[in-house]
Amino acid sequence: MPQITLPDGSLRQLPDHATGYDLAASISEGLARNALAVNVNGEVRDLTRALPDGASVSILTWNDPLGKATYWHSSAHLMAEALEVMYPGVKLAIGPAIENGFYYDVDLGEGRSISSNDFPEIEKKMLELAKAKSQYIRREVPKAEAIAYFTEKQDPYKLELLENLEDGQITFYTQGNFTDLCRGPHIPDTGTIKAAKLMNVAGAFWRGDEKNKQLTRLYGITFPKAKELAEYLERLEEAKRRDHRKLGKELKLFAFSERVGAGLPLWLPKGTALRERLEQFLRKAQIKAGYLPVVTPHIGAKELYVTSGHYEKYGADSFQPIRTPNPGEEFFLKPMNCPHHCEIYKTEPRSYRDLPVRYAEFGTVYRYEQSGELHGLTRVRGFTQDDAHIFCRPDQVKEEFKKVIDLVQYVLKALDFQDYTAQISLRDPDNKTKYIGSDENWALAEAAIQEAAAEKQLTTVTEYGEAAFYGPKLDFMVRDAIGRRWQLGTIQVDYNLPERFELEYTAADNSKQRPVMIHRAPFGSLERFVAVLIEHCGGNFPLWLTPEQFIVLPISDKYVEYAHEVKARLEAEDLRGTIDGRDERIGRKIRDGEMAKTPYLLVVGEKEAQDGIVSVRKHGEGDLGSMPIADFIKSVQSQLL
RNA sequence: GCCGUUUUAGCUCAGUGGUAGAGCACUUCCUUGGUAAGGAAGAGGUCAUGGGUUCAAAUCCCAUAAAUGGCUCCA
Repeated sequence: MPQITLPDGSLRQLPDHATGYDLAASISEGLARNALAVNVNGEVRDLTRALPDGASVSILTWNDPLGKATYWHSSAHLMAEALEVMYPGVKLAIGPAIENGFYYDVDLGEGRSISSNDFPEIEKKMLELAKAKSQYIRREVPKAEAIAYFTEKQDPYKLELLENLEDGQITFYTQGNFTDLCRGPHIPDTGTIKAAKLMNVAGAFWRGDEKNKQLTRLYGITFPKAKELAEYLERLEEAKRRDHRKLGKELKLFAFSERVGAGLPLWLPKGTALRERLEQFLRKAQIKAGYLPVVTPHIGAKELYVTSGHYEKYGADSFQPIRTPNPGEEFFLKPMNCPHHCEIYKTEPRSYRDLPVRYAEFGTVYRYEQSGELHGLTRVRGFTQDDAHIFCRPDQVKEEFKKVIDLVQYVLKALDFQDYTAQISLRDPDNKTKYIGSDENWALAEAAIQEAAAEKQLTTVTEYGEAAFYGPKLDFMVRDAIGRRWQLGTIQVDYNLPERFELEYTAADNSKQRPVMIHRAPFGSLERFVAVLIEHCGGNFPLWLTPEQFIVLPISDKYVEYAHEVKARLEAEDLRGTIDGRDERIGRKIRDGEMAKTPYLLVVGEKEAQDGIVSVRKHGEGDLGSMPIADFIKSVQSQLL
């Protein structure tokens, strides 16, 4: 009689050999119907497997991320089954679940390809197969048998995967006429897959290595209800409407020119207004937090990057050196600001009493990203980091980290990013040799980061092996208004550059000590941050940030003079906006103002001019009626606080 | 960098072997108007660039560039 523990802590006795399904059925009929898999002591398993005595068990449904992942993984098998029917001889590589749906990498063989025109047929076949309610049957298979099966099937990819598996660990899953090498787990049967959509076809390298053969990767997604698919597609449409590349053009924020060069954004007046406001905002917060603004040149001598180590690592794959009339003299566009800031640190001898020093710079840097990497403003070749470097004693790392966390949270809050977690990236504990710096310092810094995050009550995820070779880091993973995740504020500890630049301070005992360097960028880069912000707010920027807060719309040219009066009154109160003095009807001016997402449209005509009032229309809310100019100013200012 | 797709007027796009189109934007004129597009006329294009095939190329082929969906990468 196995006894298991449920998530609420309660105990339950089950008959011998009871399965996850039996457990679900013993709780409620509905749960049994909706159960997809079962979580046994943290391991997701098939519902059909017997539960071990004493286990902690939770039933996974569509509402659990792990339940969804199982569902989508099973859907990948279903798609593979459909592909085998429609493209006989297709070779299958791997087919995992991903954040939204699943993919399967397949080798169609010479001369065959799949395009989006083929998707509807594949979807149809998937749903047809799903209707059969085929069970996913798990079977443990001896290695020799597995090899024999895939040799017979002539599938080189599965055979390669099998090489790395040990006998006794190999399982097959079969549904309908399709059998796949798979660790599982899977949902009970295909009957719950009611809606299927292939999203995309792309090339992908076998095992992610660009030296390997390129396979066809088919992305798909499935749902238990057709309605959920429709909602998902609607969310994608919304993401398209918010795309910063589209809005950036429509709102005249930035542009690209082939003649200027790929990945080199041109900031238009409105985009510049937005960006400069963001800069001012952060500059002010940083000065309050004890940062010292510095400015450094856009280029640096080759020697600077030989010292920093970047020349060796990136020199050949980056923008090539700038030469001068002096033979042998070479300068590089700066790919980061740290080396310059190290040299600023070195301009005077430092005492332990002077630390920490915090140098901040909105530094424009250039990196030759591979042509295929460029993407709107999120991945460019010239961008401005909201960079700063904190030079501190090892015992100050935690305190400085906490202060940076405060600053990042202040920034995120001001821009209405509510939902975020912190990802802490530490050393791979099994492979410490690939990191620079002493064990002692690493332990200190890793502990400092974890404690700082805990004391700031951040929700954290810890990733081992994700640290940079020169130090551990913490990144803010931010969820935007439509649920997408972005990596925004980043804080990194660095032991490498202080070493390479031989940075020192004099300790209390008069010994020379090496400071720790902390890199941090709350925005990351202005370019990327503006892109994320555009998509987060769909182009409706916060009032304090928006390039144009109001447009005054005179009903006819008789009231243009009064419009200027209104504008002057508002500008005197530090509000910013323009006048639409075109020879157009008011309906047209309102439409254009709304399309530009201007927060306030101020209609002025005969009544307004006579009484010294404005008729206010707010974006998204419509006509608010008329009010004295002073009242309007007050109401706007109350929102800016 | 790799695989696929795309590139036609300022913007969004139609045109698929027989010498280029629409809507919006722009210019001019009419209109002086009250909360999401007033009317008319006009101007604007080496069809990304360079080769090739053809009597004839925006259209077919090749190369290059840029954009784009992925992959790989991201100091």
